[in-house]
Amino acid sequence: MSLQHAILTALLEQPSSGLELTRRFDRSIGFFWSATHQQIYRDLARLEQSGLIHELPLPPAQGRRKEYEVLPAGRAELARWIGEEQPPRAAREPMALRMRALAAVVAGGEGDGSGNGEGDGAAVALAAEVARQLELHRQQLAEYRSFEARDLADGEPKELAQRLQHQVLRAGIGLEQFWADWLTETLAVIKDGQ
Amino acid sequence: MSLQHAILTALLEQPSSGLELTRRFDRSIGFFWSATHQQIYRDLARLEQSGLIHELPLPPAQGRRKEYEVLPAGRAELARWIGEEQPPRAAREPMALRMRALAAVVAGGEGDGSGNGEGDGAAVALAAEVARQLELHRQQLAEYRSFEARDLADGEPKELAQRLQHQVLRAGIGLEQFWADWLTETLAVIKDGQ
DNA sequence: CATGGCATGTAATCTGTTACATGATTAT
DNA sequence: ATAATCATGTAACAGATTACATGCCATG
Repeated sequence: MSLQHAILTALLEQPSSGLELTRRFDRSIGFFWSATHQQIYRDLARLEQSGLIHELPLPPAQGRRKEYEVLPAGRAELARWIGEEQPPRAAREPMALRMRALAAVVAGGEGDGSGNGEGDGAAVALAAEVARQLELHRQQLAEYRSFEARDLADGEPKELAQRLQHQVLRAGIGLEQFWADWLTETLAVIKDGQ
Repeated sequence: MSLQHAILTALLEQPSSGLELTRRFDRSIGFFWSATHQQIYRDLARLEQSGLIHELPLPPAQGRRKEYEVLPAGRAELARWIGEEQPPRAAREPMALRMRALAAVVAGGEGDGSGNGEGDGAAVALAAEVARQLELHRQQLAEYRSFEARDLADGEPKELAQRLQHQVLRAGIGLEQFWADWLTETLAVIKDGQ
């Protein structure tokens, strides 16, 4: 049920068309909740059916473009959802899983004393992939830090809304920093074993 | 395609039945890749069909229980997958999304000078939910730390497999520590706005 | 008037979730 | 005997992904 709430949030920040939402889900909103244009169009239709948003009248010169705005009922639903109890989320950490898989492969392949071809090959390939991911997280961290510098340019935020948004950004910075650190350690562990 | 690789990893560590796998996915493996018993039985059947695992012969006294073991082809597939390139994962951070939603609701609801009923109510409810999540992350952090203490009881790990597993545990510890810190800050930001 | 990009969608498939079904073993 | 639990599944549905389809409009 959460993509619809992500869309309500985005539309509350700024009324938009489906394609504009898609672009915003590739940038800011998408840093915490990604979605494709197919998902977005489907859920826009559902939100309109439920009476939570409505289409804004536009000059017909703009082709098929449809711009949506949040209705009071949509705003109320979003407010209700914000404080709803969250089930503990299903864990999905692909890199941790790969590391554990590598541990299982190197642990079980020592029967013949001739080394471990599968384990060695997997370790080399994983080291390359870890390095690639590390670079991606460093870039994302740099982008978040530049957002923070821009936001803090005119002093500490006073408004609650700004302080909340800054706290969201701090989550992004902290997570990217954590992964950059962990992947650096991880690279050392894998290379040390070669 | 990843649940099958998680199952291969679990079976490589220890041949098991579907129900035993389900229990392990509620504990250790599940910390990084969760799954229900329905998914596990379905993918066990697929893995057997693909010739990556096979059923071990068991005395018929054990009812319908079926124990599986990884075949060489399964081991090779797992080794191949370990170093495969990973698409950047779809972001899903429900708490960050809720914070951004709260920011949007409080920012837009100041038209009448009479406060902001929806925003205030949402903030109170979210503060309670943040506190609840904080407690869960603290508990998980304590559990991970006890695992680490137990693993380090007999000295620094020498084997590569053990060092890789320890590095996986460090990911869990680091993430839980990060979330505990961030949620603590977040609680202060929300309460400060009331 | 044809081409490319903008914008909105449909269809097929796969994965994940929830609810339910069924047989076998163990404990009382 | 019967109830609880172990163990393996089926069915229906919701959500996400990938590939494809269609209409509009500006430009050359």
